[in-house]
Amino acid sequence: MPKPTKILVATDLVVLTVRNERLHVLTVDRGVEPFRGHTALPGGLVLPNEDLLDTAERELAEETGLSGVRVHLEQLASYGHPDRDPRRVISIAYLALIPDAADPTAGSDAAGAEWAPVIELLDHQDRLAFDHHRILTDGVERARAKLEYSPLATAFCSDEFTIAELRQVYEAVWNAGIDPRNFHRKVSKTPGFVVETGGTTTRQGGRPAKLYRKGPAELLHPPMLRP
Amino acid sequence: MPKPTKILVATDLVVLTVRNERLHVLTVDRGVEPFRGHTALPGGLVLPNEDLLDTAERELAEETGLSGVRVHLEQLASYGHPDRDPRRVISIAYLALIPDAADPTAGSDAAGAEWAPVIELLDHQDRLAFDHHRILTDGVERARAKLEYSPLATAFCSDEFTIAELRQVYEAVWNAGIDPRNFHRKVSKTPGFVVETGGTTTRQGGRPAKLYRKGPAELLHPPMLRP
DNA sequence: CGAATAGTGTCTCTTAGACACTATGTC
DNA sequence: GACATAGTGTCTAAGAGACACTATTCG
Repeated sequence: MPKPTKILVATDLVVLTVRNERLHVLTVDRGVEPFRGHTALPGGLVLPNEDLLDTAERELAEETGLSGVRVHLEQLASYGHPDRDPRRVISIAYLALIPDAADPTAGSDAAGAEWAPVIELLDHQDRLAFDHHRILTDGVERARAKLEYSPLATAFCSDEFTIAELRQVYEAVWNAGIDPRNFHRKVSKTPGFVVETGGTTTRQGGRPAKLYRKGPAELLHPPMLRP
Repeated sequence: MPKPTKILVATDLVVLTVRNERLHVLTVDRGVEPFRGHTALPGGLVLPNEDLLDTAERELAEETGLSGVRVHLEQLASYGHPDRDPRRVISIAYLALIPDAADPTAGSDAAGAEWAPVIELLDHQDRLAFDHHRILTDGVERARAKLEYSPLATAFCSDEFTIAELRQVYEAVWNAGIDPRNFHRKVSKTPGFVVETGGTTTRQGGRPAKLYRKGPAELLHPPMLRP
């Protein structure tokens, strides 16, 4: 067996939400070297007795002050190029999806945390520290893909939501327009995607819309297809 | 910043191939502790200046003697539960798909390497060391899913193959029967999936079958659907 | 010739997408 | 009433799956 390698292990987070009908990602201003003062994804080192998912949850709480918020958290991928961080850190990235929430409170390690529009960040390869542009790209693509075959879009919504609100999530994540009438029919005909709560709302104006909750389905049959 | 964590980093490999119309995975008999004498997936520690993918390629060569073989290699997922290995090792698993090849030669660290039928291994949670049953489960599911929307099945075939051989790959990986006639029509109508070489073969008996190569498509439109 | 495998045609059912139309609220 | 949004109906084209049929080899 080779000698133990001096490698540090961290998790980074791609935290996505939909605000003002656009997809946003949580960024922090780094308060420490390397890349002090630069924008980056939140993250931190894995503790000796910690599971990777626990690290991700802890960092999410520490750096954003989000607590009691329903969050979908899944592993994204790992990044281990020797030059990605001068300290030789490999990172296991996690993807987090949360409903439109209050502004994040700047955490302990981060000088500040804020929501950044994803589209603009993706357009510029050099705005994020480390290889975080790649991580963000992978995270957004994962979210876009999973919206097709899973009910993940509901992770961006409040507990109760209208089908129009759900559609706005799809439009924001996919950065594309969707026909409201076909969307409505598809969602309501896909078994287990959403269930009616019985309530209605007029917060959009016009005819009151029925309210729904996430249904029991884990996979969508048939899938929602990207335009 | 917390103190550096003493965590070792390794890669493990889920190496799949189709032999005798069944899906097989490469296993090794562990020659060292922990789990000495048990069956496990091949793998090993990441070296200080090595990219994760390089580690996976190196381990694949070292433990199986496979060289010059076309191999599809992609990252699968990372496993980091504190109790998964008494030495506190987190593992980045890779999925490798290779054409039906010669028997693997036992490598340096491994007492022996051999192909094991996947179906039987999946049925028994305790035949593999560490959390390798879970890793295998995840790897097989990844392969099954990607056959739907990518031309990955060709990674199991020789450079030139017939559509019937391609179908046998799908049947082995999905562990399901497929109608040969509909399959043939679908494959040939999906743009870029396969391209004719001009040659034919009668190795199956019966009417000579046209030979194909992998086409340029990276994604299949429309996808092949699991039964 | 028969057996075996390769490959095509055709039918039915489901779904995607375009878009006309109806429903129900506010102003 | 006008207007806005919610929700339904209908048409067309394409694909999935069932399966009859034709094609080309070997023995």
